[in-house]
Amino acid sequence: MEKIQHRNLYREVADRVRELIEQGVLAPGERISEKKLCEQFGVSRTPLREALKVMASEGLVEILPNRGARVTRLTVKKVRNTYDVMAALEGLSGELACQNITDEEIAAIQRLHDTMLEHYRQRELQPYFRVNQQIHERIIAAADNDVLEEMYNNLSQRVKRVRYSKKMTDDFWKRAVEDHEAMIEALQKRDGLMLGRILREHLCNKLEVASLDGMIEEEGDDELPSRAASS
Amino acid sequence: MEKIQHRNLYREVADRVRELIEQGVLAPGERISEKKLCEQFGVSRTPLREALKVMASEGLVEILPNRGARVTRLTVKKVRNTYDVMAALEGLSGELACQNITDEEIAAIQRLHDTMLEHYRQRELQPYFRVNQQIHERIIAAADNDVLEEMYNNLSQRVKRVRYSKKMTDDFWKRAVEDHEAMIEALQKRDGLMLGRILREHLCNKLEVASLDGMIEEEGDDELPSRAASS
DNA sequence: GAACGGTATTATGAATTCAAAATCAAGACA
DNA sequence: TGTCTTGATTTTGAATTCATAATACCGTTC
Repeated sequence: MEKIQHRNLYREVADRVRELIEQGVLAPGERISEKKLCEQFGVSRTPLREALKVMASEGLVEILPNRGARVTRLTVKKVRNTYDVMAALEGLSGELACQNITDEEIAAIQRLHDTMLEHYRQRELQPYFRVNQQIHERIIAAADNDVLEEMYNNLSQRVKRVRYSKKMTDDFWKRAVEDHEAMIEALQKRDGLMLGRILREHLCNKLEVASLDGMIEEEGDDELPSRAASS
Repeated sequence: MEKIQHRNLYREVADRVRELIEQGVLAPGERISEKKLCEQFGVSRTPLREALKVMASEGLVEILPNRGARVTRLTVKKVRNTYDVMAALEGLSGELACQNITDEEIAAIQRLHDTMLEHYRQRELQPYFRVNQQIHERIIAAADNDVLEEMYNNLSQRVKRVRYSKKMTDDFWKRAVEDHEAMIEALQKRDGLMLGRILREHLCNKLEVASLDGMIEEEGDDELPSRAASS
């Protein structure tokens, strides 16, 4: 059955702006022109402004009084803080998942795991990441905690812009896969504490791989320090 | 120095609506009349509607397409889920705080602790809760993680409406104070794992004292199932 | 008396309008 | 040449307006 959901316009607009930010069309620190986006989306300023305010509460944009909205600039510290919290949430999801998960759900995750292993063997980075992400989402879903899921999705959205560097060496990759093997094992044993611990440390690994090199170290209140490469 | 901050109107409005919800002036499940609130605040519908949309993303209200906003109704499950996540966040704050906290900050918390003990001895419930809350806030602040603090504040706001039952017996209270004694000890030893564990379980106790009895068990999509006791 | 239908009223969603602040662009001046 | 005014233009913030969906009211029918 199709979900004929009359979502409010501001939600649609917010989704599209999120996409633009995620794809880097709207660069970090860039001032968001309401006029331009309205024309692009074919809507008036009202729903766009509502969307921007919601996104400000989500941490994706910042609103400067009388000076409009700009895309939040990621800093090393912000990303680190976000990953720390995400790790704690993933840890909780592991504990809860082991309490609630069904055999069928474990089997489904097992299948995803096998698919992921295949991508690993073929060294297909993008498909690997995609399936990897799905596994984590399944575990979060199995935790059966809406609030947890909501918080995790929010944080996940914020750091989606972080691109992973070429430092994804065989060594890191191998270790990540080993973590996943251990996760499956903990899941099958329904060992919540174990799964929690693995998930916490697993995500920490991801941070090490993230390319924070190019990212600015600390907050800058100034205008447009780096005009970035736009060609 | 006074912070002469020209905050946007929608933020002011949101704060005031949050107060109304927290104080129960706007009851759970109650439909929010834009007109009435606008007149009350002396603003147009634009900033109010922006505020409501932000609050929807904060989980305080729900927006039904073409049917306006209503105050989110707390359910037993929602509260439990929220507490679980808060516990995880508090646990993380304990670990991080032990890494970062200074002797001065510990001393300040120690002083708050002593004040709290005095309120405990005098059986002054409200002052006790207030200082108690301050201690937790100090630990969160000491963790030096903006994202953590933001998430925690958000969740905290959602369950502020939960009232504590008369089950706050001497026994529970004594146990809570003992937890706090242990916290101080862990802080001084800078034993992050220990402090984390205490904080997690501490919150579980709080959940037991929460008066969830009167609260509806599951979500109801209908109009106004329980008109609640208003006399 | 209860259920159904149709109209009037009200409330919401989104576009438009208007006032005020910020930005931009010249031109004056050191 | 570079900095500071001053006025024009643009952009933002918030009120207002307009179209549409939901609700309330009321008469009809069974």
